Amino acid sequence: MELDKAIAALNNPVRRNILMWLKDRSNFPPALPEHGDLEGVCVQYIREKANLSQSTISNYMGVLKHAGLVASERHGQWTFYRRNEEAIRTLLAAIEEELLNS
Amino acid sequence: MELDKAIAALNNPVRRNILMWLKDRSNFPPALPEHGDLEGVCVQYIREKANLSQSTISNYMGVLKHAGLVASERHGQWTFYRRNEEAIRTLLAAIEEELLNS
DNA sequence: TATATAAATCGATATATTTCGATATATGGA
DNA sequence: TCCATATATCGAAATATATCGATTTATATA
Repeated sequence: MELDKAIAALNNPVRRNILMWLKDRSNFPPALPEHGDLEGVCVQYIREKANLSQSTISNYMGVLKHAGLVASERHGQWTFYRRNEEAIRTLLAAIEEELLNS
Repeated sequence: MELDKAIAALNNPVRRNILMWLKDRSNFPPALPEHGDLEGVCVQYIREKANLSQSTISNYMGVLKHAGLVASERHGQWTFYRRNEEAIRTLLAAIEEELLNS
């Protein structure tokens, strides 16, 4: 957990929104039938919700992924992104530790 | 509490260090006798600890102050900065809420 | 194999941030 | 009042970030 990179990833309202949206699959259109059993949301759906270009969203997902805050899984042409809950909790704990303790 | 501004303020390792240092007055040289009863640390001491220019530190303290994370009090030629513990706790709660809940 | 679609990468421009030195503004003291 | 010191502000250069459209890459399918 590189705090620096994670905080930088959070330092953008759209990326924070994406993390929030990903808490609940129902923020996005229903999964295709053949993807029903997969976790995560494809870039296209995130793009539509954020209303930014495909390249921007791909970039943002890369930033979130390099920060460890999301994980991705490729299935066919699609990349499905989902929150990394453990990393998010670890980050919160680290920020709290740094800001409050010792 | 403007989350955006507060996260931006945290998105710099020196500013985060300053917030950490300010947790404990003993991270800085002792206060002058005539300042013994004042809370906070003057810009000069913070500057020495951070080893950056005076203008940079003055700027950083302004960023932290506009984000609400520190408060300042002028006494004579000196401005004493101290943590705003309540605002820091509020910020942590807001980040946690945004990242984890609902 | 040719084509369509999803996602990633590239290159560019506009804007923001970091950091500095120089200057301006308080304030306190000789 | 004049000077020294603490801080704030200004203007600039270097670097980083946001965001785009175009291109490339991977995959699926006709």
